[in-house]
Amino acid sequence: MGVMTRWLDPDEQRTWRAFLTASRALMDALDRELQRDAGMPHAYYEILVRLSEAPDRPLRMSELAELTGSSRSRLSHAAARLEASGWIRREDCPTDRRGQIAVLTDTGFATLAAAAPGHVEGVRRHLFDALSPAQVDQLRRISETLAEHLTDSGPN
Amino acid sequence: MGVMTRWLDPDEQRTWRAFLTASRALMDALDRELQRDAGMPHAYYEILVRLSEAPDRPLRMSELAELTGSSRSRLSHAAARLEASGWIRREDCPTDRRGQIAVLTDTGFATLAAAAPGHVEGVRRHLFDALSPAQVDQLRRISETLAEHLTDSGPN
DNA sequence: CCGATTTTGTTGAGCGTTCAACTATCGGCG
DNA sequence: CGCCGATAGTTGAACGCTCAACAAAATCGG
Repeated sequence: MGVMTRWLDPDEQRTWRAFLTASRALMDALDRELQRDAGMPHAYYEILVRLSEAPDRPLRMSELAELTGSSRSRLSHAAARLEASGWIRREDCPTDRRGQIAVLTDTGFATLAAAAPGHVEGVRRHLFDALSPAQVDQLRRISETLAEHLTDSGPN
Repeated sequence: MGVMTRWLDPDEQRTWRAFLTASRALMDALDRELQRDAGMPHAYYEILVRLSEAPDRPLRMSELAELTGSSRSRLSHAAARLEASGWIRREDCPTDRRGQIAVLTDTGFATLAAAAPGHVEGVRRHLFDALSPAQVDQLRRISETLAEHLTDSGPN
């Protein structure tokens, strides 16, 4: 306390607000499209994607939570709902009796396959189409830097 | 239909995932900090900020919704809660009997003033400290481009 | 080997957002 | 004027997320 706050200068203000506006609008748009076309929020789509990418090696709940950047609680609730929809299955982990393993069902895979083209199209339209190749590269570097920075001094 | 999906190439994949991870982590961190330190989500903080910036000219609900990038419904619910907390007041608009005007209360202003330094510090720590000045500039341009692009073909 | 600690995953309550439906008012056009 | 479509804002239900509390199993330390 007593330490003077270093307020944002006008440029930083502008950057911060633009980032807020853009990322919120982007996420909202994708979420809305995915909800409309596939009946699931973006977070659930991501879970299915991760599961589809590890078809042989089944994923532990924790691992899946880490991959999707969600809390255990969030994933647990999500898994319950995804299981109720018949898109995933949960099995006991053979090597750790506390563990649960998530598996994509055939129905889940089919649903994902049906949703993917439209979603990718959305990402392209809303993000990549608007940026120059150089900007895409810049965005990648910035995002990777931020992600690293945030996971270091991260969730606390 | 019948049109081949243009999937993301590996670079785009990487960019998209990094962006997802970073922006989610950033928002989650700021939201958590603001909830902990000021007892409000980031969305509500933004509403108070916008109100504090128009101390004389009171803001219509719609205008406020536009400024904060939220739906009318969202703002309406938020306003109800902010009013219950005693941070804002809603008054009838003199020129349009459908309209409502949102006003920041003294308590609301005090709460905002108390929350601001910590929040700004968070934005600095999590975002600006991690990036070079050049990257901040790039991020501004990218975000402004995206924001414009999204609000054009936008909410549909 | 046993107790303490940590890790894994789930649960329920509370909250914020979405979506669709609804009321009330405004603005324009015949 | 009187009607009709647009606009402003609210409401309630459904849903997803957060947080804290919890149960069960693994791991650590003596």
